[in-house]
Amino acid sequence: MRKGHSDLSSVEEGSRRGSMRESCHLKKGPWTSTEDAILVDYVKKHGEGNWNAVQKNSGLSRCGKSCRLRWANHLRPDLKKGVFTTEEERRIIELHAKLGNKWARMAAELPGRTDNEIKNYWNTRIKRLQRAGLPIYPPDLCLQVNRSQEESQNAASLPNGDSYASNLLQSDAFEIPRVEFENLELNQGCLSYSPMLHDIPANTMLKRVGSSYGYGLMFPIAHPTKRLRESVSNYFSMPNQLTENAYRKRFDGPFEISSPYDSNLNTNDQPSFGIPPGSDAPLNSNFSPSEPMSGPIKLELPSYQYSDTQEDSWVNPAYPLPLVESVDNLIQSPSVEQAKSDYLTPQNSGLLEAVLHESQKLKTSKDDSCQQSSSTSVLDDVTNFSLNHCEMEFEAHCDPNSPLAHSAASVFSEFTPVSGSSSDEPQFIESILGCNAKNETPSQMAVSRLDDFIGPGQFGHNNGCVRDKPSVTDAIAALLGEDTYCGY
DNA sequence: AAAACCAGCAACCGCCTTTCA
DNA sequence: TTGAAAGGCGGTTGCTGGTTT
Repeated sequence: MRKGHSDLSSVEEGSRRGSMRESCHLKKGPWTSTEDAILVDYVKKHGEGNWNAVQKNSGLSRCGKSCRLRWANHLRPDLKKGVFTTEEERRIIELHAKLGNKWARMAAELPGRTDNEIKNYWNTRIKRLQRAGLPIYPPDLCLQVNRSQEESQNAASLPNGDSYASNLLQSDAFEIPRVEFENLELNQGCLSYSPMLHDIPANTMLKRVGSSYGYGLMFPIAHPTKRLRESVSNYFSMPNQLTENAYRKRFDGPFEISSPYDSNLNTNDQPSFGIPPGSDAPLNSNFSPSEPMSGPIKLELPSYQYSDTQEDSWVNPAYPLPLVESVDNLIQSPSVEQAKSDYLTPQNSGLLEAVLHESQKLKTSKDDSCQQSSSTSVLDDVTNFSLNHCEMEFEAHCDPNSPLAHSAASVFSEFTPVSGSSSDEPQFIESILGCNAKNETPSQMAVSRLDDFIGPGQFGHNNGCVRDKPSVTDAIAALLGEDTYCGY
């Protein structure tokens, strides 16, 4: 333990951060060793609990809550001090996958550790991983969760839902309301590995767009100007002891393989990205409770969120799709409309979905006047759909009231050359968009990459259908640096 | 050497639940 | 039954000290 606040000897120092509450004269701020001694003595005599009586009976000028916290987090004799062991870290990761931010329950599983300790550890870890552009959970755990989820689903007739958790972790079963994680982003898992995005064939991308599979296209950014103090390999002091390279290598394959459309589909044994279907935890979702996404930012091109109604399809498509799908198949397939309805169902109550749903409603009313004829190709339909969503997401990003605006701000802060002088930036953008930043404007780059994904000419300039949606191009351009848009 | 950045940590805040009179 | 008090919990803030630029 570093120099503790309790080492402070004077009341003045102790109250440096806090201030005496004028009304009741209860001290705040760091505890002094004297106060600690008083509290320990009191608990020895009277036992834990009734914390408000401490002040009355011992003369300690601390509120009951503060006493309880101090005792629980620092003075309890059974506390285990020091850094977390590898086993403890592994356990925390497992428990978080299982419980989410239930620090107290996690602490109950880790003797000698406090919820505050675990919470601090986790939040620090999250920040590191975000910066590194790595998923929150190691692939081993994702795989475990996947498998356990399958087993859980297969054993749906069991009287309670704990089989999943117990199978996963071979530990005590908890009942975790599924709703706990329903609003979490689902596509973060792709974040770290999107350098491979440009390797995804355009037709595959198109098929993905036309499906309800939740492939969020996101770009990992470990900000080039930000350093990582520790080796990334330290973040996963799991039994596998994956180094960063090993970790990425391990993921590189599955990223492509795990596409339900790829020919070498081999789903069951591959770690999946993002959240395993129906997982109770935000696996690899990149959230931070205390700060906007600062490391990896998300730049979502047409992104279909994972649908509650198609959990199985995330990793294990219940209905195997043709490995090579022709446009004709797409025409006959209801997948596009199905995807729309699935995606936009209000039952998808996630925040992003909710925003997009509202946006889609507005969009629908706007587009009534320019309905495409029935002869519109499915390709156009798919493209429109994807672009609509791109546009919708961008609109949401530009809405200062939108929660997505926050990440948009991150996008701008990361991408725009406002900061100006970093020589890393062109190279950085280049690495992300896979093109020469020196020769293309950001909007050109974006369109270029979208052409790669959707198909040449489908996006942007030549396609009449898309020309009806010039705002998408504008939006992307603005998103990537034209600072006249949305006030940037 | 100084400034900036960052990780780690302790503690507070506010909300919610539980307990009890 | 109800309202106040106590306790529990998760989120957040702010400080310290180490590291990097």
